[in-house]
Amino acid sequence: MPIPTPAMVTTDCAVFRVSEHKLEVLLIARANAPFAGCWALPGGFLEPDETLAECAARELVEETGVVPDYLEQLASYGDPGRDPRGRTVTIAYLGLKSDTAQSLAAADDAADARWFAVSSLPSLAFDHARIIADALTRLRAKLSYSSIALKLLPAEFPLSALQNVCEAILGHPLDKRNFRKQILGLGVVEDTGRRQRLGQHRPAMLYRAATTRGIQIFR
Amino acid sequence: MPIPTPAMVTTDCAVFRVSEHKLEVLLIARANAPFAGCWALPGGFLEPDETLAECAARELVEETGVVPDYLEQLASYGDPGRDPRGRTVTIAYLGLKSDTAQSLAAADDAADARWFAVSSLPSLAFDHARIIADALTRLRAKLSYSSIALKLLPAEFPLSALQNVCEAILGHPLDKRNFRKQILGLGVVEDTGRRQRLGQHRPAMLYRAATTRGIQIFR
DNA sequence: TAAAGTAAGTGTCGTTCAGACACTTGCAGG
DNA sequence: CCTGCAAGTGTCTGAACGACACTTACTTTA
Repeated sequence: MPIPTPAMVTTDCAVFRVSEHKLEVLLIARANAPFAGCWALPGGFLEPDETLAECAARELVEETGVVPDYLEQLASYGDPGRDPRGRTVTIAYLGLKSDTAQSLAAADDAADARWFAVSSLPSLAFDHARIIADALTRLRAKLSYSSIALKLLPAEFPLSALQNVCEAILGHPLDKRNFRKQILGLGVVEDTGRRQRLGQHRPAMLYRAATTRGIQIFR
Repeated sequence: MPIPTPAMVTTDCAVFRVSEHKLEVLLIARANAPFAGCWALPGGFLEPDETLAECAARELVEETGVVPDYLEQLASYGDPGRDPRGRTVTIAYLGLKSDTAQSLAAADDAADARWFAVSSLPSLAFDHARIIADALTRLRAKLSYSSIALKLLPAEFPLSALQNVCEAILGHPLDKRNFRKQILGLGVVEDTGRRQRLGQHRPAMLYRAATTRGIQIFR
């Protein structure tokens, strides 16, 4: 048996949020080589005693201060030459952050951390543009057969907010009546009995996820 | 920046075929420690200048002689302690082999290679039982929104063979008329104009995939 | 206190898709 | 020519999907 070549294992997180009707992804400005100063997904090297998911969550918090509301494994990327430092394999995660104001704290390996609209991304380090594209494909697909969109909302929300999130992810408007009919028919949200008074118009009924913890898959 | 800990990166393949109405997965008997003599997925260490997919295909051929007709990345598994030799991360692949008789050639790191019905698997090395379960979930899901089932069939096949494949994967019978109506409506297969005479009954029309190369995704 | 502005909320109809269901056709072997 | 066997074919019913417009409840301003 030949001696196996070790590789460096990293994780990267593509964390999305919806802010003001736009889908955004969280990026850091790299402090160190390679790609110093370049924008990249938050991520870093796997440590000895953590799982892959723990690594992804840890690096994300260290570099951005953002604690994700949802995290799932996306895919792995390990083409030779993807990292000028040597052979690396990254396990990419798809993360979601609910839309509540939160400050960003760039730290560690990051010089800066910012949310970028996915419709106007800067050029990115490594193969991170590809990873974001794959994450978007996954997110859009999963929207139609799971309750994943709820992870982009606070605990209680009006149905119009859920519709906004879906529209921002899909990139096109949805019919309000059909949307409500469908969502309520699925039973993934339940009425809180409370209303939200906000602005100079009719108050909206607040809903919550029918099941806390995790997401539901339909079909 | 702390010095990153290297890990060993491996790939493993869960390759399925349908044989005599049963869904089977390809396993090897491990020749070496750890888990020597135990059944496991074919796989091995990543080499310096190959992609992850190349590694998966290479190890599969080396250990079993099987050349897959389809290979896609499934997921990565890297819990600390999953391998007694030290920290390893494995990138698992889902493979399919079309149902044409082919000899198995155990070699390399494998003492033996055999197809096992997924309904009666032996106990497995590492976390490979989990990987197979995840691969099955993916395969069953993908059956309903892609043309993946065609990769389990030879180039030309009667519709009844396609139905058999789907039934074997799903584990329950399908209605013949509804099945044909749906498949033909999708346009993923086309008539070859030829018939297959086989046994003492009416010859079946042969079909082929409408697109060679890759699989089609619907919806 | 009335009018204007704004987002919330609500129902029907036509089309399409999914699922249940049984008989006829074409060939081989006896 | 009769039997056995898999191939092949159509209809109907209920459910889901998509198009489509007005009323309600509240705030602000005149």
